[in-house]
Amino acid sequence: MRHKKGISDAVIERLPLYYRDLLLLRDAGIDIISSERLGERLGITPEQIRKDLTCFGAFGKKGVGYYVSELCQQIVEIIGLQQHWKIGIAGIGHLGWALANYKTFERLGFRTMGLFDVDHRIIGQNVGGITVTSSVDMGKIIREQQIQIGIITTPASVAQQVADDMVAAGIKGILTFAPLRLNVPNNIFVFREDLSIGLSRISYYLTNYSDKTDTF
Amino acid sequence: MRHKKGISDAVIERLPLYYRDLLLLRDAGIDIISSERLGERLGITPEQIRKDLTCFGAFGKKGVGYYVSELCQQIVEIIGLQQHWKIGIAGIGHLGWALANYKTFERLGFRTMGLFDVDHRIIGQNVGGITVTSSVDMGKIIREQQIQIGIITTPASVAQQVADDMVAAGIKGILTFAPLRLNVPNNIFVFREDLSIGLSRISYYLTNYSDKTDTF
DNA sequence: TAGATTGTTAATCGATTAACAATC
DNA sequence: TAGATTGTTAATCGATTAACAATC
Repeated sequence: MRHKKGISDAVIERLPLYYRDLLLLRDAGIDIISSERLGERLGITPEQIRKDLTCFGAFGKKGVGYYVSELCQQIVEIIGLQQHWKIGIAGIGHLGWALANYKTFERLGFRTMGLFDVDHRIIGQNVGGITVTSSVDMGKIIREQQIQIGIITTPASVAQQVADDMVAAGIKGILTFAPLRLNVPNNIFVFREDLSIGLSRISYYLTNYSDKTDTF
Repeated sequence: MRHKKGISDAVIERLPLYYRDLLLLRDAGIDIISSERLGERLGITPEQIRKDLTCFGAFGKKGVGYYVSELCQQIVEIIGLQQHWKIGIAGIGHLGWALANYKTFERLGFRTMGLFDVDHRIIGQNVGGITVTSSVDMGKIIREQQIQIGIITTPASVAQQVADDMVAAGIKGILTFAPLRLNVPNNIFVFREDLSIGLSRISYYLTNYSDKTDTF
């Protein structure tokens, strides 16, 4: 399999969509799927799907389609999910709690190994099978458990400090929900998830295209 | 202010970022900001910011920059946030709970007017000042409170039914966290928020560019 | 006036779509 | 073989970047 550098991020964002739907197809006992039918299910053009996949190799059979199980395995290797990344979550408010119990993470092979908070009412509680630890011990546990990816769901005011601590403990990638730009060494991958952008987009489209039938 | 049709979605996604940072600047008592400095703060090029804004008008002063308060107000009107959209959340698990208490939503002018669940242990509880109602009464409350935007944080298995009920009750826009394609009339705006894509992207980049310093 | 910064036009870059030859 | 569907190349479309004239 090719691992060409310089694959567009747009492609990388679509791969998990393909993968998750392929898992559903596999569970449903479907062996073969065409780009046409997969595209219908996902609302993506078949050309787009074929183009995305050929960034990494030729996984289909001409005149037939894609073998579901085979393609699952290929995408697992492309995304790197066979590694079963270990994750730690800092900030066990409701969002952190939700993520700690998020079944899709497990399904994708992510393993939650540490939950951290500063609130003594939360420390010691069992959340999704893991005991919440004091943030003071976060670095120690990240090192012990060899956690590679950190999720930050703390208030924005402490997010930078948490990121610094995670980086110091050896974390390589961070997914943050705090609405601010984190300062990290440039060998660390940071992605920001912004829950308010979606609502803002809806507001924009409702305001400016309010009768959709007229414009589409 | 111009409201040109056909503005790119990429632009629409950046507007809330500008807006939120402008609010911070305003709170800090800063009156004027250049695209250069705003770009530094956000990690966006100044050219990009200027280009985005000129889709809607000429809000800056040449040789000076942008007046923070004025630009805030302009963006509020572009996104349509002056409307104070009323929102309802279906599925008050931890994610729904987190969103019901999400301060950024309030800050942007969204008003949570209804919380709905099927679980009798949750119905009747006060979450962020709102009493959780049975999903059975969702349609009635959406109509009574004139809720315009729905957020779906239910399990995927019931998300379509919830969406159908929301649409039947007159909701115009839906933000869904369920990892599946919702079927709705095409005059309804649906945006999907996918919490697992961020982790998958991190997995991809850690796998394929593991020593970032070599490649960037 | 001189320096700074916008708004706009042109150039570049990249991503999506279309078309079709290859082949199962 | 005939029909179907991929993989790939070419064409189009759109978004970002660069350059600079306008002007505060």
